[in-house]
Amino acid sequence: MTSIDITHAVPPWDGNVAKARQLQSELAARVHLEDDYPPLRHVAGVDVGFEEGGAVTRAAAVLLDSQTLAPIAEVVARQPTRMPYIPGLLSFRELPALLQALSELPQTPDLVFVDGQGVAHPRGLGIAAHLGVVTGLPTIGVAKSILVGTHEEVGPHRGDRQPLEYKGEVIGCVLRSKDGIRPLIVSPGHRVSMATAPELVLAFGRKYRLPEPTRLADRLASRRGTLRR
DNA sequence: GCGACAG
DNA sequence: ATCTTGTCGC
Repeated sequence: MTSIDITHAVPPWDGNVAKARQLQSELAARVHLEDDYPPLRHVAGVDVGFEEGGAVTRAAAVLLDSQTLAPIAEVVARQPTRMPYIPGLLSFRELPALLQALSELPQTPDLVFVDGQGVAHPRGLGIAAHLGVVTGLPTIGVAKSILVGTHEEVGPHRGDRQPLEYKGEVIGCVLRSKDGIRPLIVSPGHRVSMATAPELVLAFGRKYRLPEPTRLADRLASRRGTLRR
């Protein structure tokens, strides 16, 4: 894929939380929330896992054919873990490894599904939005739980949803991707609209809670593929 | 000041 | 996220 300047995408961690938050606010102003993605030929799923008790960050990127949802390529990138997990600053910890994995894919994806929040974040820059802004790629955030925001009870069937609100604004949606299963927290990351994000999640999944791109990347990042044990 | 808090 | 077996339910 097109090479990315990993050095400047995320500054080295210096322990300054206030400074990191300031940068997030600046980058959030560059998020584009209108549908502006190309015909979807190849989509990717990315996720991060850890090894060596957390000392090593392991990022996975899976490229899929958007028609068959079959994996076309898989990449795993390892980097020394740079900082601890701090709620709200997840991207500073996981993005560097994620960008490396993404850059090693044989093709640039037309859309990237990221494990985590898109704009459903205190400052509007969850990891999916951050990834979108620094790469320019269309992204969607698919999280398993809420970081911020509240919502009404969601219906029991696949496709049922409720808006996720924060400080009087709709920042995403709580979507039931499978009957009777805990809903997903979906929010656009970049170049995808609030209305389209959940539609794409439903379009790229069916029999599992997570959409296929995210599910495959999840398995690979957690090294829990069919092999292991 | 007291909780909450993506992965 | 990760440490971890069997077990309850669709």
